[in-house]
Amino acid sequence: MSYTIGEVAKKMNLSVHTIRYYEKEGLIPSISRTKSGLRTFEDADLEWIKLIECLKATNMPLKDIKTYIDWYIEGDSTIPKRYEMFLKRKQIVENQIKELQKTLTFINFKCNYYENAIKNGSTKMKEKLYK
Amino acid sequence: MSYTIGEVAKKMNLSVHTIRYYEKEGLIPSISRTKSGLRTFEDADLEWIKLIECLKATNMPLKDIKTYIDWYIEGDSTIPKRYEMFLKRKQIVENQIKELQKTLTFINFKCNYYENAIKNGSTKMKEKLYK
DNA sequence: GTTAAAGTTTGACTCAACTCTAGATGTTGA
DNA sequence: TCAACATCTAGAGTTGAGTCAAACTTTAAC
Repeated sequence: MSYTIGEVAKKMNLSVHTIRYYEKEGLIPSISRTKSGLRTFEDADLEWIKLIECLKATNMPLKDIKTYIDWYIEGDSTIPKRYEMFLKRKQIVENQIKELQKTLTFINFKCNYYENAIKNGSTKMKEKLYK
Repeated sequence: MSYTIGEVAKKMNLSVHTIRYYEKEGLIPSISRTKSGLRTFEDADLEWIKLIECLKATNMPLKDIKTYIDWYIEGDSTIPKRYEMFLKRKQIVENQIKELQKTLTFINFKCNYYENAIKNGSTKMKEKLYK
């Protein structure tokens, strides 16, 4: 099964521009082409795109994703590096979750204040609470 | 207690440039100045900076943070809007946490594969697993 | 066979969020 | 007092991640 760039864009919810950009930046290795030059995406290419999206979701910059992909291309000798990278990412994501949970507490706090403000009438509360 | 911009930068782990930039963009309302024009930060200003950092941590763009601050300045009539905003943020953060948890599962999966790859010797496993 | 839709490339442009520079002025400790 | 350092403004430069335009080619449907 193979797809055109437009189909992939729809499937992955990206623009065709973005997909070309990712290829140009070396984030999707070896997309094959028809004789006439059109890109043909295989499921393996979609897997790469999913990986990019996944790492991007952890706020990993594209150049670091690129580094990882270069390691992959380099072959088995980079397996330890790649493993290290995922371990580090794991740490980072765990921290991000912790941070977001702290932020959520803060936001809930604000929500409660505003709820009270609205219920009790705004002027009854100290200004600073509304910040 | 009041602080210079340099002290605030250290305290908040931001550059002085960034703090001036935030002020210029209207993210920190009414920082007072000495006669000679130097900024003097009060604890209330630090609270604003903390709020900015907090909202930024949720991937909120600065221009949306600005909108919120404008509402604050506008006064009590914007309290419902501000409340709505926090409710929306709450939703967003909850989703972000969910997404990150999915990502974490994926990363753990990768970690396991690489662990096995290293343990068993790389050539014994199918290439696709190392992606 | 024509034509509209979708594909190609190169290179310029955009946008957010800083980040730095230059040249001037202000502050502080020996 | 004066050297060293911090701060000021205005404006330019950078980075990351796209996004678009122009001019052209390929493909699919009729």
